[in-house]
Amino acid sequence: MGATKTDHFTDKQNNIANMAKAIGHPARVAILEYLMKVDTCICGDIVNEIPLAQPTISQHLKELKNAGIIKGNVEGNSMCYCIDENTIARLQKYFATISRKLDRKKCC
Amino acid sequence: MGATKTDHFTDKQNNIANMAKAIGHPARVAILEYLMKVDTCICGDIVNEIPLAQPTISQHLKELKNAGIIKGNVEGNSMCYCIDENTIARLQKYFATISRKLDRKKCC
DNA sequence: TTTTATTATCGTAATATTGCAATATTAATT
DNA sequence: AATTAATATTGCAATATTACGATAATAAAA
Repeated sequence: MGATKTDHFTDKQNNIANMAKAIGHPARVAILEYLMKVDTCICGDIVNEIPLAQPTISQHLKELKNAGIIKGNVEGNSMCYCIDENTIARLQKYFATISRKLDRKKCC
Repeated sequence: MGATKTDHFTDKQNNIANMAKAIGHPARVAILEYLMKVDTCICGDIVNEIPLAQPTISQHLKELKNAGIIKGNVEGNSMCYCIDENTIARLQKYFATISRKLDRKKCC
């Protein structure tokens, strides 16, 4: 035990969970907000912005990328990361749909 | 090590992360979608709907409740859980804000 | 009051995540 | 080619999560 039983759930459910999980860490939220703040697609100065060691940040970036939250482009010897708008839009729509459906119901 | 360094981040960042983390598991997404589907606030038949043991589901419900995603009301000897619209609305707005800001930028 | 139904908690094993130092990799620069 | 700069990977220790059996707690029903 200890491992998530992903096979019991639909692909869509697993996908939503994966995206949410990636955002489910304050460092990754901070990365997301930094990428949103800077006007240009930013590279390694995320390390200077966030008080965690470089390997830790690299790992967080990897998880965000694996979940499709951000994209990464090689730019010379540095990396250019940026938010994937499509994924954010998908999450936004998901929660919008829930909100809409809840409006029609009386809750406890 | 191993513990998340929440003190390095803002309350808002930690809060967004906590909500996202709660949704970051397929069983909890399935619970959310079930609560959304049934017309009335549903109680213990979540256990019949989701292929996990009762204590596991109770634990997942607790996490969703702690993160403010769902609310729970005692209804006799059973529990009435339902989605907290405010929390969902907050998440929806968060992603909508990101989407809006990204629109004005050229990305990699 | 005993039984039954419903949900929560405890204890525990298996696995995953977080964080970092050390090191590797890669490409530009000298 | 050697150096430098930027990022990724490896290995590992600390901690957290997931899942469930056993059991407790609570309230309705018999």
